[in-house]
Amino acid sequence: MARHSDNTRESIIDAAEQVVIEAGASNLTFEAVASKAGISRGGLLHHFPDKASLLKAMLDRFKKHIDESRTKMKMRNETSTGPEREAVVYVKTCLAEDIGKYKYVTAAILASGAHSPELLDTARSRYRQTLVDLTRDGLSFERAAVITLATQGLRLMEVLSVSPFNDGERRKIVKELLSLAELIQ
Amino acid sequence: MARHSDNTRESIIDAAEQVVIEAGASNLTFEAVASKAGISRGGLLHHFPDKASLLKAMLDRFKKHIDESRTKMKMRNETSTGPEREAVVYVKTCLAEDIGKYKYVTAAILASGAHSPELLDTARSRYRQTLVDLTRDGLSFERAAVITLATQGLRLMEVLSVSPFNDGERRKIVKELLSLAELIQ
DNA sequence: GTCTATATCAAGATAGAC
DNA sequence: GTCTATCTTGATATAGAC
Repeated sequence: MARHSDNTRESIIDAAEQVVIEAGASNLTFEAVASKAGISRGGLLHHFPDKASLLKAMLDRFKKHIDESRTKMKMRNETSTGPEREAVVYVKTCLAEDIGKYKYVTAAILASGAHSPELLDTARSRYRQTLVDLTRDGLSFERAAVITLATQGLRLMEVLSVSPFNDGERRKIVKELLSLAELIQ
Repeated sequence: MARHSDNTRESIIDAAEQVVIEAGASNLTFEAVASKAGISRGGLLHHFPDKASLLKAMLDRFKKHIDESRTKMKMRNETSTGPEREAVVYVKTCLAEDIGKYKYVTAAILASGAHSPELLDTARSRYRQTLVDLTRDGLSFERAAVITLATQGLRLMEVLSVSPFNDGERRKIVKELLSLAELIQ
């Protein structure tokens, strides 16, 4: 169903993610992306006429991935017996160990946040919606806020490469957040 | 006791903070800082030969401010009756409402993190030390981690302008974190 | 210690050929 | 839809006069 141009678009986004992973968010340039994608700058600019449009495409694909992960996780859990809270799904999808490359996408968005602040507006409203979902699911505002803040805190620290935690400590933290999510206070 | 050159240095750092506050981290350029400080680029470069040295000076002054705030707060609390935990001091100093301009210093450091990754090493080790201090003070690792992660999460979201909380909600959150800090689990 | 002038470089973006 | 070539801008950094 995908037209050829869609494939090119996707492969450009793949290349952009690769650049950020390998060279860092500050090296996400048209030159680097075009080179990685095997096309010229001119060809790249036909698909993404400016940098904001490329960043937006990267962010959109990231959001799509997260939303699909949540949908899948909720569907799996509808057949299980235990209560599966919104907060559990939230923590699990945000801190999934296979989130890999998307970590760097976030870094790229943040690094250019000053140039394209409208991209951050989306993040803010999605976060607000998360709080609504969690409190509607039975958590107090304070509990929901602490869980989501700690989750985003760990995610941001990892994105910014300032997390001091090793794998074992990280697992302990995720476990603690999940137990906070499962207990109705 | 301060030589004249020290005063110039300080006034340049003042100017750099002002630039970030007024124009954003991505506009922290030599041109803008020199202009704000009322000197030429050449004069500025005599004191800070490259951008990393300016960023380091900004970060050092921020760390000094935080350390002094904590020392003062601990001294005040030595005469009070209630237990004053490390974690309480940590939350209060990190989320103090008068942290004002230093919020933007953090944004500047993060925005140029890719250019000067060694600045982030300092942040990571300071964070690690905080965890040691908190657990030595009686908190479990999990509790200490959740408190510091939520604290840094809120701080980072505010620095990156993606926090969705209003003042009242923020106060509720700080209160919740302080109560988590005061209870030994 | 501060200045002007300039070198250097890389980025985003445009124009037009194929 | 992809290419080459070029424009413009803005940033770091250097050199040397005052």
